[in-house]
Amino acid sequence: MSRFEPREIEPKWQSAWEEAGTFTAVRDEAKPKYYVLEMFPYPSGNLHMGHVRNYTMGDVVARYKASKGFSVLHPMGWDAFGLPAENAAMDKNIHPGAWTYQNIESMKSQFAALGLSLDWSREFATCDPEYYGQQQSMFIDFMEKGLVYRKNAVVNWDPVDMTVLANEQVEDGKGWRSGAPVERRELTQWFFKISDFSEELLEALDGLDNWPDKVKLMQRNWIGKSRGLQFAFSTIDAPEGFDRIEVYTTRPDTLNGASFVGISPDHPLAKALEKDNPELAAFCAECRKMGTSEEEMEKAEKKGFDTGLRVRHPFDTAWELPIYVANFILMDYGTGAIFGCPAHDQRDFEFATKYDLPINAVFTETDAEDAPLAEAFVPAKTEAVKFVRGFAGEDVQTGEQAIDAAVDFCESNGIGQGVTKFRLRDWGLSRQRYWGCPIPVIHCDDCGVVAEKKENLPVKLPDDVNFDKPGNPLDRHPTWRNCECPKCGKPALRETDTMDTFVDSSWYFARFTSPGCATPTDATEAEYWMNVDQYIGGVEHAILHLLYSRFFARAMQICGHLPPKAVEPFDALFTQGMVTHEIYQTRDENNRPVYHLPTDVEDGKLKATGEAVEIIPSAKMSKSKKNVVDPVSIVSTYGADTARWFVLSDSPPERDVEWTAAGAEASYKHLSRVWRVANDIATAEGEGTGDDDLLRAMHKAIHDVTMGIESFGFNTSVAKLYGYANALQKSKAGAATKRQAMMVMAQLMSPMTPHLSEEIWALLGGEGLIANAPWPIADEAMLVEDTVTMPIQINGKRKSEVSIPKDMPKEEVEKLALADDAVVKALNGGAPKKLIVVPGRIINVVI
RNA sequence: GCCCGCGUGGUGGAAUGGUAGACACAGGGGACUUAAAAUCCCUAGGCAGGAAUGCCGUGCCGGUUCGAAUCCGGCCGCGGGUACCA
Repeated sequence: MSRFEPREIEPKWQSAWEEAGTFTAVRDEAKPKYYVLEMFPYPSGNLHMGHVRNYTMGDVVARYKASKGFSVLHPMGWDAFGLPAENAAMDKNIHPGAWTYQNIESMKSQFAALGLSLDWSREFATCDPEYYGQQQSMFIDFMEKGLVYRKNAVVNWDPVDMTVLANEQVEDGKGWRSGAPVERRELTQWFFKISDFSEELLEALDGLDNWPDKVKLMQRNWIGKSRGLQFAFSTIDAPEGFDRIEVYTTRPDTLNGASFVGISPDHPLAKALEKDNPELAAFCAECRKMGTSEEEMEKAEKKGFDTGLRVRHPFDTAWELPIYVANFILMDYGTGAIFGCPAHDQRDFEFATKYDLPINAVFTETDAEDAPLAEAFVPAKTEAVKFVRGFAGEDVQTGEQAIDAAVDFCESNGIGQGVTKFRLRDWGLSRQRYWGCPIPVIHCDDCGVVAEKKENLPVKLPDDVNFDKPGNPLDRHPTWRNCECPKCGKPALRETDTMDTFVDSSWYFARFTSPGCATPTDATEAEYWMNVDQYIGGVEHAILHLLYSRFFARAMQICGHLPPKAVEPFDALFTQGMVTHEIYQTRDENNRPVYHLPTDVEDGKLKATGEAVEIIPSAKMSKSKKNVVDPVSIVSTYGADTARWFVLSDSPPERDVEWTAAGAEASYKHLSRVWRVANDIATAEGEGTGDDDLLRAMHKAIHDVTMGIESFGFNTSVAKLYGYANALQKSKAGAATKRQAMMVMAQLMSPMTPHLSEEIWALLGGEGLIANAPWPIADEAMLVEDTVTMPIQINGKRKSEVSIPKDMPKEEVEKLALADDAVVKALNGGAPKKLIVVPGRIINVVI
């Protein structure tokens, strides 16, 4: 008998599929289509276990759906723009494009070895001018439809490297390379008007029945629709033009608990006051040293500066409140000014305690007295509370009722207006970097900002750039900026900002439907292939990537690039868990962290130098932390089928998995065993016993494995296949039955271990490729059990069991249960308090 | 900080209101073998016990229910996101 040799059989079947064009997607109007897509990878150069897991899952779905008679589209491409290529350019003196395309080539060969059912004829990289040219064309369409605009926004500025930093490049408020304290700098930037779609993006979530609830919830919270009151405090002796301060609050019912007004350091009033107040100016400067990330802002110690100015409370002109400039108030949200109610907001509470401001409860628990608070009292808005400083509505009411009553009161008394606001901000897409899609606009002294002519697209990146100093090479390129104004023909300058890489990944799924098309999409192809029936990717993309893609689908539809049905481009979403791994870290001479690949570490020490590494517990595998594992070695040792089987077994797909080398061996052993059993069966002859049992096991396996795949429970499908393999191996059934059972096993395994399955299929005389064979169907009649074992509980604890015919009437089951030895003993002659019989499941005797 | 998840034997996990630990890994014992590898068989949550069996047990505390890993409330720990990592 031949050995199980993945190295021989895997390339053989990969060639067979390629020659037959098995995975080339064909638009066939006679067949139902199925578009399965995994989030495309960043071409780091190395496939890691997260990729293997992600793409194997998609492959299982793609192969399964093909065998169910669908015309399957399963494409692959590269999310190829981004920071790492520029970092490589600086570190290794290699052009970002060369680095990226080299990585694509090497990753593609690693992909090939996995035997994925991908249609490579549709491959593209987002850094291909053919792709980003179409993106530029759409940007111009978006401009025409008013979906793009410019405004000022702050960035992290490294004053030493003279460059803009990503949030990731800021460590402890310092630039990662220069170590210089980062400053906030305001630049004119490009924005997409995603906020025009806030309401729609929110409401449409309700229709996404096949998205995980957690993702929809995260998006809902991110969009952050709130109803509140906008009103103005009148100021006392404020500089000219600041007679009033507009504030927005979601808790107008707590107005009588107000003890201060807070404004952002970027608020116009703060800017006006700091001119004549050096101390305030110093405070604002301090605030502006903070990075731009929300996380950093919120985690920082809450600080304020008393401007000395006062406002009058809208209900009582004698009641004055101080105005503080506070570091935790965002200019981007609401009006950049708030009133603080320390009794019912923990952040305000801490602020008031620190600056010795009054803390007056507006409401208490319904049965509590109005006593001093040790912390803010923040009940759910749906909970009824007793108002002790209320001004509208009942004394006892819920927060929701009180807010509505407060808004009504303020509106009818001319104090303010009820307004709806969204937390979602417009999408800033400008990046001051080289390796991205150039924004196709031109700055003309006479005509202003003008879109490039479409016939001049793509606006290609220049190749002759260098990275010997930080900053944007496009900015300092000697000639690239020079061009003619598309409107008046005079000399003008190109925009040097490039686009956020999220733009690239917001429409690639649409491009896959017609990747060579001279327009962004082809209407016929998009109509046939859209939407993505199953999208699979990491939960880390739950908000930004998916929200941006939903926006893009709408914008593309407005511009005629997608059919109306594609406004929600992903019918079903599955978020796989991450593959995690320990991080190995040392420190450089400046005490900054240096990360090391697992392959460079042995027994907690660097192989090269013996230096001890600090081990940081499991975290998401990331290129920057270098805690990645190379699956190529597993594939070359055990074969792709083993790697695929391994990543599908054990861990539920949605859960994180810690990568471990143990288990690959076990997967290999199992596949070898299946191979051996198949070979035994291939040469077996004659009759046997227990054919019916084996057939029942077969139909059960068909049913269970199919259910597992349908419900994304691949690990349970694998477990059922282990059980079925055990049953088949032990079976004494006749040769014909065993052959049939083994061929079904090969089919059930084929989405997971396609090479081995083809080999067994061919060995046992299967017709054609197993990849083209129709999925087996379970015979329902073979799934029914005649008798069932019912556990008997006494007071909810299992004490006994009884075997009964499946359809025994409830009364007889009750009789049998009461006659059970354990029950008789426990009852001790008495009668049960209650007797619960759940047919087919359980009997519970309550004593 | 805020939003969203997750937590079950030595390990990965199964069970999503009904027999907790399926299926595997590592472990222990045995068969085959001159021996080893490979393979096959048995065993296996913890504690007590010779066994029958009993008690405990799904991060912690409390609640709902005839019955809770599962539902609810409060904590603890870990992870993801936090708008320029992708």
